[in-house]
Amino acid sequence: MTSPISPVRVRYAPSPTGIPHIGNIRTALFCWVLAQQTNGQFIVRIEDTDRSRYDADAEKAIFESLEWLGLTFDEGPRKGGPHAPYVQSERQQTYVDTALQLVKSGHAYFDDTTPEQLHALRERQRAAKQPPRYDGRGRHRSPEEIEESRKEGLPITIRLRVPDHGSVSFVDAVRGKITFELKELDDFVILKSDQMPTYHLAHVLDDRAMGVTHVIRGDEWISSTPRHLLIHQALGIEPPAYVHVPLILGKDKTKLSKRHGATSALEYRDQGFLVDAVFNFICLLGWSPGDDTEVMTREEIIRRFSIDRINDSPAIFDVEKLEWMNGVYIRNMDEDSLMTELLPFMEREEAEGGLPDSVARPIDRIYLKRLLPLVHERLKLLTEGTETLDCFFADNVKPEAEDLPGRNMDIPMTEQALESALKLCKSVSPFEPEHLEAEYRALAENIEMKPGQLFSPIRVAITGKAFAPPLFDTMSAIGQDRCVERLQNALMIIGSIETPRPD
RNA sequence: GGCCCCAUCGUCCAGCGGUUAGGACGUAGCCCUUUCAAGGCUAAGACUGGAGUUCGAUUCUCCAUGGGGCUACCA
Repeated sequence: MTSPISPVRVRYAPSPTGIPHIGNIRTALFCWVLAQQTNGQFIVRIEDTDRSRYDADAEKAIFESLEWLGLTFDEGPRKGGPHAPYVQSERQQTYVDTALQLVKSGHAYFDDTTPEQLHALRERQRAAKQPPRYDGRGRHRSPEEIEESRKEGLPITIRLRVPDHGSVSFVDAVRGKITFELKELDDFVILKSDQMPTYHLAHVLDDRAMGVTHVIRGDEWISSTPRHLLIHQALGIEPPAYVHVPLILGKDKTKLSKRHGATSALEYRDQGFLVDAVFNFICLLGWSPGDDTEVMTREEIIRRFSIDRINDSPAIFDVEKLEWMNGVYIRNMDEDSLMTELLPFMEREEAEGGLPDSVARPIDRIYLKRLLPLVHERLKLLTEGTETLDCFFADNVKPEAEDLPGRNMDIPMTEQALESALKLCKSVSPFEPEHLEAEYRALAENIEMKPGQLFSPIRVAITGKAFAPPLFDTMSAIGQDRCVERLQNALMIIGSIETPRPD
């Protein structure tokens, strides 16, 4: 338990330009947890100042991700709040006004350098092995010259006048003091020629206006933090606390991208991961409670979370461990909850990973409930419900001939096992697991086979696969008639390889 | 190239001057067992390198190396 801290106001400020990936969503999660812990507010703000890259689907995915993970927000789009609007494109006037004000106060200036000129400048610098950097030429443009350019329809931006000397530093909550030399910075754009602000200006203003106390964001923002500090200075305001969290990398240690497979939280949902497992797992990427506890409830995470236990170094996303954790969560679930989680996956269309379309929807809940104890502890993913249970629902099953013989069994032996099994299956009663087991064990002894040898072909015949839940529970659930049919069918299959037809 | 950040088993985390360097996933073996899981036990497996500081460095400092990020009128 960390010492009580005053309520934080934190925000998740995604840009609707792409589906939020795990790393991005983790910062949202940290924010949310901190807000819960301190009884503060979690704010969501859409940073859509780049109109050319706006993607409505991305915006949809942002809210869907938050909703799925249960990251409820106190203020934000669609929800409102005392500082609405929470969409930057709707706050444009503030940015323009402030940029103008900064020009007036001498902290910023108009620049009419065209993109082509900028490009040429960089080319020259590159050729001369100089670092590409804006050379501050706009500082020397007179108001008349700017006005002239404006009349000609040239694009005008506003740039912040960065001091040539000195340095700026800040204390990052996870990394400590970080210092930058001002001579490394050029005069950067704060208002674009389309009258929209850059990220730098917009987020500083909004965070200020919204009373944000802690800016929690990815590592990649460290380099531009001096710019943000400079804007605060120019405005004469105090910066918030900065918390730069390490990146999450893919298996190959590079920034997470599509080629790493699933990168968005939503994809994990669709793959059959439980939200609590994903929540738990993501929290542990870059944070730990300090002891060896790994499986924690949301409440426990909220209780134990603390900024100063956030890691310095980037983490690699390891799906295998997530799968393990998901299995832990599944095993900890009661059967009713498991059924609720499983049903949507099983009732999807066959092509989407559901049970065969021939199985009537809605599927028989009473029957499914009887089946769950057999597969419960075997599941790692919700999507596996279909493959482990389809043999219980399907009318028949089509085992591969080569799967039928068990270890150290030849064809005749397999055939003998199946024949005896079939005979017994027709007559045995009651068709209950304990009774079946007793009878079949006796059978094994009679025909001088090891139980495992006898059971193996039966299992494949009944379920169509070599791996399945305990055999006699399975047979009992499937029912005597279908078992008989399937054993007969298996006998036909094994018979067909024994006497291969010419050609 | 410049600037900034980072560096403990393959991976995720412990460690915050003195430890047989701990746990988890994964891997291997064994046990359990009608298969597969689950469970239990065991094993292999790490302090990037070099200088300092110190009685003593995984831990503090510096350098090197490696990785990452930024270097846009993108965020």
